[in-house]
Amino acid sequence: MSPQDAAAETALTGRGEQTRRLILETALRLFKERGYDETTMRLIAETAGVSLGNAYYYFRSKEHLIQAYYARSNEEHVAALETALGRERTLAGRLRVFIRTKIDTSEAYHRFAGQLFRTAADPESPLNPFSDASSAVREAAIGVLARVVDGSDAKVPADLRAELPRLLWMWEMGVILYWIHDRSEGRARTRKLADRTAELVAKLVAIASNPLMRPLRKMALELIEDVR
Amino acid sequence: MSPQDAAAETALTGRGEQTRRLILETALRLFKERGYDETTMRLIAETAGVSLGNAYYYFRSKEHLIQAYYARSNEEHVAALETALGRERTLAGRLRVFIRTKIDTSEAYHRFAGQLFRTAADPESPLNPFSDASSAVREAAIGVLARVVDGSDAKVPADLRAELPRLLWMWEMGVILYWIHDRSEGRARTRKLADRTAELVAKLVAIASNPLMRPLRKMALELIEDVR
DNA sequence: GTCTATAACCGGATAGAC
DNA sequence: GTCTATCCGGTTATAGAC
Repeated sequence: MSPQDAAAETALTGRGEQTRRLILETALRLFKERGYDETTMRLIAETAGVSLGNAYYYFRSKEHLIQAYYARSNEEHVAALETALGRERTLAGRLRVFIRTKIDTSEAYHRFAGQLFRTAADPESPLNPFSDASSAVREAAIGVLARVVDGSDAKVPADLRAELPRLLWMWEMGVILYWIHDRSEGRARTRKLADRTAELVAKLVAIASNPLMRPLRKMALELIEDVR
Repeated sequence: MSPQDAAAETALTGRGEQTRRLILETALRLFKERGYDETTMRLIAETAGVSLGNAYYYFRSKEHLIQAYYARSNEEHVAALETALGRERTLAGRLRVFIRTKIDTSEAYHRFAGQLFRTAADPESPLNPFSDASSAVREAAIGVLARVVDGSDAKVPADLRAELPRLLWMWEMGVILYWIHDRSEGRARTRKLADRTAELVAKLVAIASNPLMRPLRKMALELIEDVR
């Protein structure tokens, strides 16, 4: 069993676990401070006080250090979301809170995320959000959206309700894509996009839930299922 | 004036133009045959029979060789589209032809496109389809879509008509994103997605063109304008 | 001023000794 | 489990040839 696999398990006590944590925390700090490209593996090793080879012993590649970022970013988002959601019950309101907290908790990593995205976009990369390797993180994020929908007072037909979290996840990915490219002060443009698409999406859900829209809705949902 | 700039101009006759072409054709061939990562700058230079330094004299970086791919891919698509469009007049039909020819003409570059996408996803990269540097290629592609719409018999209100080509370009990007990740035989899944979203998009355009949808349409169009 | 070649540098990744 | 020595490929510096 490689240390990479072992890390996925319990052990905070393991022999090398100390070293592993040290390397990981050092890397995340440097990524945040200096960005991805500027943080070389040599620098991470040096700063952590271990050898280059040793860093590679614990992390198969530089990319593997990023998995930790995903997980951490998700945790921070969920925590912020729980408190911010309060007793908001409209779908539009809940979606707005969801996407705003996502933007807020990601802000510190904006620069890093841009460079990261380059790697994540590679279809061969396990970091790519559509990959099998990312399915755990992806399904977790979709699960969060399912709770956002289920906690709302929106009346959504069962067929749409089943697919809606996945569709909303794609909306989230779209907003993130925009955010990554957003150079505006305080990410103002992304915030505008986020708020207004949250409203728009809620309206579309309402329209799509109308019985008159059933044929079109069926067509779209079948397509999604087929193509997934 | 650097040779990179000069190349953008007329000269097929210039003294180094021969060398430039040779390097470019060699690179495109190798990219297609072996993929992007496997085609090293050293290999390109060697295969073309020039020195490594010489290759860098003509192309500032490996990425710059890709600009040529964009242009070529577009040319091939437009050519195929013109003949395939025939006298198709329905919007759904024209969109289907558009997207099918795109998939067909891109197929030879599938592997290459995946690796390319990694670089293109970087917000800092001039290759990124949303960047200023790509605006010429992007606007050309949007122009093609405007012709696809204008040649159809669909009745589209002026406000939507103005934005539609840009929206369709985003649809195209989405399909390409899916295509890049598509490992299915003969890219069957992308073809299904393409055909069926073409139909769906045409239906959505019809619905959005309905006077009853005017408020929602306005809302969406204003959002797009604000956020562009 | 136009072009070509050689020798480096730098950072991700690996091999293998201890 | 940790290290040192190396490889490999993108990129740059630079010396000069035509």
